[in-house]
Amino acid sequence: MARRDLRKERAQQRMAENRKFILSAAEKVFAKNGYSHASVDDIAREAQFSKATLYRYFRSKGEIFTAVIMESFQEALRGFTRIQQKDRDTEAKLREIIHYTLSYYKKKESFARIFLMERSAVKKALNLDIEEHMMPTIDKQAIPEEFRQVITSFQSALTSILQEGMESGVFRRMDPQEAGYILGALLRGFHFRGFVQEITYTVEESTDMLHSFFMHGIQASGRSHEGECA
Amino acid sequence: MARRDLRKERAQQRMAENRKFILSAAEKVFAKNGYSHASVDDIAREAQFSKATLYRYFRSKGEIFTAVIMESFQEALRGFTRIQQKDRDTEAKLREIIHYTLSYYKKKESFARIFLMERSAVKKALNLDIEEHMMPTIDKQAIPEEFRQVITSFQSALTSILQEGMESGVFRRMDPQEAGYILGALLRGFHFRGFVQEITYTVEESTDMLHSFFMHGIQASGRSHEGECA
Amino acid sequence: MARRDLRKERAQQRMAENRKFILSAAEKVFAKNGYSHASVDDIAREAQFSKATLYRYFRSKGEIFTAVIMESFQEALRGFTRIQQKDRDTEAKLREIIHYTLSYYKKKESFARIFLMERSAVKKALNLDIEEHMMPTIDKQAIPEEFRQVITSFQSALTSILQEGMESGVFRRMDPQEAGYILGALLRGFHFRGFVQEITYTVEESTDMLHSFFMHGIQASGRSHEGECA
Amino acid sequence: MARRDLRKERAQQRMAENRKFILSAAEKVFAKNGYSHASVDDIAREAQFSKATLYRYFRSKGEIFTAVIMESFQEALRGFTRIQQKDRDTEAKLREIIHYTLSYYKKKESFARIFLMERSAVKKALNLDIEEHMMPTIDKQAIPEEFRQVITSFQSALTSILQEGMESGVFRRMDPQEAGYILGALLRGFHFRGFVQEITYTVEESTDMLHSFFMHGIQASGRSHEGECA
DNA sequence: TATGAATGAGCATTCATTCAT
DNA sequence: TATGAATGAATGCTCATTCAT
Repeated sequence: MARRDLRKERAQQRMAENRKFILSAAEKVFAKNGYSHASVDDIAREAQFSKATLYRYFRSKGEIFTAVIMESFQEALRGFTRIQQKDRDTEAKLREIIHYTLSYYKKKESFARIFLMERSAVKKALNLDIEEHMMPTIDKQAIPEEFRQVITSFQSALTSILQEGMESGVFRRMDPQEAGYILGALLRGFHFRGFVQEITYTVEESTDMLHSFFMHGIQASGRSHEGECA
Repeated sequence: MARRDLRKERAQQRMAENRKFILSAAEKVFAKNGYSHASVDDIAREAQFSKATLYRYFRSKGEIFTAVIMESFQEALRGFTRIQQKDRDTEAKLREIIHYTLSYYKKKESFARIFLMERSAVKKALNLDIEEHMMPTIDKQAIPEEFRQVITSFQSALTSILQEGMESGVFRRMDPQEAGYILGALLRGFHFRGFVQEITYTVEESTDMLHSFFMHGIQASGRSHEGECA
Repeated sequence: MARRDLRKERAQQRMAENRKFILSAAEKVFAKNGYSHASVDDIAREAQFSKATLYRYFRSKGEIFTAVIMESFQEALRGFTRIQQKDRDTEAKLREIIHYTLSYYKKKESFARIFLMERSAVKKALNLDIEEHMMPTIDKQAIPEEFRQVITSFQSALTSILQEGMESGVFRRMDPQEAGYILGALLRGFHFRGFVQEITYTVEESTDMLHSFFMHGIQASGRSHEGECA
Repeated sequence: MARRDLRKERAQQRMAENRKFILSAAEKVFAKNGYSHASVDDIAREAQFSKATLYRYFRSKGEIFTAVIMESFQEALRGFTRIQQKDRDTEAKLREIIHYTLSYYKKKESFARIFLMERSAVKKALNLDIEEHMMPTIDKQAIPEEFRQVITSFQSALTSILQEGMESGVFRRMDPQEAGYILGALLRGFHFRGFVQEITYTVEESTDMLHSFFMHGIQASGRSHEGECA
């Protein structure tokens, strides 16, 4: 029956919306308090749902967190891929990648920070491995693999741009993975400044600095690096 | 009375020792569990003191943490200064600084991570009511300011080496603060990889990569960078 | 130092008292609400301690329950043994055993009921076996064995009296274990009447009925049972 | 309109069926988990109905439980009456009653246990507000009274057999109610063993033991009991 | 001084029940 | 009628901190 279908559809639609809403509430709370200090109560309050309702949408606090991260990762990944596929010269793409990443970090601010940092708690939440915590009967399923995939996609997006540049002679020849690692480190390092740092650059400034610096470091010798002229 | 003084002195000595001992215990625990997941009970157990006793030496969990960090920072700062004052050529010093920092990060591993990251919890810990308290060996001054100082010292140590290099012509001329910032970012970024990262380099490898890369990026044009040859 | 010792002793004394007090509070609550419906909060309230304090004395709700039961069992066992060792004729001892058991059941009323009944929950609490519940990481230690011992002691106390009677010719010869089982069943059955039963006999009446009935059933044929005389 | 009636009838029929189905699902779940540990969700899942639907058929979890028990009791009662009305000698009937009861207990295992035992929870369930509700096939009368009736019927079935035996001289003369009470106790006691008991007899063995023992205890003196012969 | 004991506030999670469609 | 969604009230358990000795 069409009517039935429509109703169901609408219901599903609404659930999806609620889910999104809960996630965005959760993101706010996690961003503000970190993982361990964010209580499900807080999230529920922010989402204006009852705590019990959250548990209809997610099986645990950890799952909420996982979902928040995944959502955000995938968004970033989409951006990355979009840039990578553009029809522009490599250096411009590189610049865009840098700018995009820094903007993304800025947008997700403390949130990315949590992810990078509250190690044991997050690992536990993500079900990755165990270290010195108990974790008795948890299904070691699905999710971690998904994560690994996204991360890998990130890296390969980066690497492929760098490789492209090396092939076209814009970048000097070096292990592209190593180069990718260095670029990644620069990006991370630019954003995560510890909380006492007082110098602050805008995203634009940072992009310029980082890009210029990275270019000088990787520029092919033919294009004036290690200037063995005449 | 001299006898009285001696007794007092001995008592103070013992307190200072206990304090140190507690801090080293706390460092272990914080390193293993992160800030929020480390319980005062754990620390007390590790230090083989009663929980209540810890509260005689420190006013709160946050303060213990703060102290642990300060201790560690100062140690690092000493190392930095030592290197900076050595009588060697700038490039060697640079390399040493890089190596030292990466080693330090590695040694303090997750611990530095926490400090850099578990924002809300840590900030809360640091902004804690800091007034007078019984500890004789610690100046009753507000700690956060001290932190800022240490950080600043770090930066200026770095900057001064870079400046030295620029002046001696080893490095290309640029804003030394900017250069310091970039070096800092590289160092941070090299160490704090997300937890899904699979590539791992040893400290030696990292030092080489980082140093070489940084050099290529900053080398003075005369010394072959931006090869504007005759 | 004597002073130290005394202080310690007093402290231990007080802890033991508190423990007892908590247990008696717990017994009340368990008796009123059964195991699953008794909340640790209830017990804490009854004991006029904070919930957290209960957790200083016992590791879990289950452990509290276990302790309550053990305490009570051991008390009963002491009574049993006392009777068994009396220097009286077997029939009188039997009567006393019956009376004692019924009184004990009455005193521990609903409490024994819980123990006998709220199977899965209690089993879980006692750590016995698992049936269809999860129970992830629990140390399957100590306690169950202790229980088994007490139960066994009960049974052997009964059996030994019956055997004694058979040997002295007061009871007819039969498998003493079987006889013990039947007596046990009668005792249990007399007490656990379901909650709709309206007829109620006093302990004295019950003792008389049960004893007389059991005697008639077990009396040795020589002493007029199966009186095929002539 | 006849058509209307038919429709209504069919609807009622279907509701009655659903009701039965839900009850049998509930019985399974209660048997497995006990009363308090059985969740309405579990029952709904087992019955393949939505939780809300259950609440259209029953006003509460307690009412479901009540109904399950009633259903089961009435079934047992039918069995009892059937045996009682058979045209066989009293001793054979007695044996059958015993066997039937033990089998029934076994079949309803933990379920009967719950009913007999999980006091507070069950009592609460039974004293529940019982007023009018939509179920057409159940008399709107207070259920507890009904319970009492069923129990009474049980007892009178037993008593009447015993009385019959006394009159025919197979059993010794005694208060038939008392005798019934004792038999009941034996039956209950035989089935509801504490959970630590290790000896287990089959239904057949139990029947033999119990019957033989009960007979020896109640047999009329003429038929060799209390054999004070000439 | 050192500590064992005590606790208030909190936390993740569950569940019987209601409600809107 | 049937149901998916929503929730208030609990529940077992933990932990930073205080207090009495």
